[in-house]
Amino acid sequence: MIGQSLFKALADPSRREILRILRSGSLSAGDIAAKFSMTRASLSHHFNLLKQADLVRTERRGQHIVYSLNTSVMEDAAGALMELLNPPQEDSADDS
Amino acid sequence: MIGQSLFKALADPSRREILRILRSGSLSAGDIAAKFSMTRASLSHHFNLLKQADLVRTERRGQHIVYSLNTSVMEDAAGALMELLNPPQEDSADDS
DNA sequence: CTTGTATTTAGATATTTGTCTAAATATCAT
DNA sequence: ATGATATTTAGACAAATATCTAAATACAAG
Repeated sequence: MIGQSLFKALADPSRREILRILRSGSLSAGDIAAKFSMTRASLSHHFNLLKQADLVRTERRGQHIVYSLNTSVMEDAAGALMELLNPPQEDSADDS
Repeated sequence: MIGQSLFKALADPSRREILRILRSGSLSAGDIAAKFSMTRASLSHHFNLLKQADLVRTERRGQHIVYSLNTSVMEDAAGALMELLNPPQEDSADDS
């Protein structure tokens, strides 16, 4: 279900950057953090919002937690935008 | 250029509702306001953000100001999301 | 020019958000 | 169990945001 959390998650530049980074493949929280200047705590906050939107999934591997892109939800998101584009459903009576 | 203002504009439910309404055709600020419970001043604030993101355009008609959807920018937005999906393309993506 | 209608701008305020530091939790290696 | 590393949670705070009321601007019609 495409919801508010999806659009909220996409609204922040840092979170979009995380998504971009994850396109290249799954990465641990630490590896992602190495590419940012903010604290790991702040990053963790962003991870939470991305998870809430179901844009990323996590898997624990030893002491690391690996983040990966949930591509199907990304597709849904693009689809949701496309839907905003389409002309409204007209009530087609099919009368001819 | 797809920018932060675009994602910010899409982050608010009222603004997405405005976009949805405008799919059916251009409407004056007042006509749009009639479909919301918030004040016209608040709506005007949302109009500003949508204009800033270039998602809507305006035309004055007498005492009315008519808003219409800028479909090409909507297409760009959907494209930007799609791009987040694509395999890691060459490293020269500026921030969006 | 004055009055009425449509819309925006200005200023105020409560809520949300992004960030930080410090503390907590989880796992691994001795 | 102890200590080290990885990550998250809790609490605080400044900045951004959505909303409101009141005032300003723009146009049309007498």
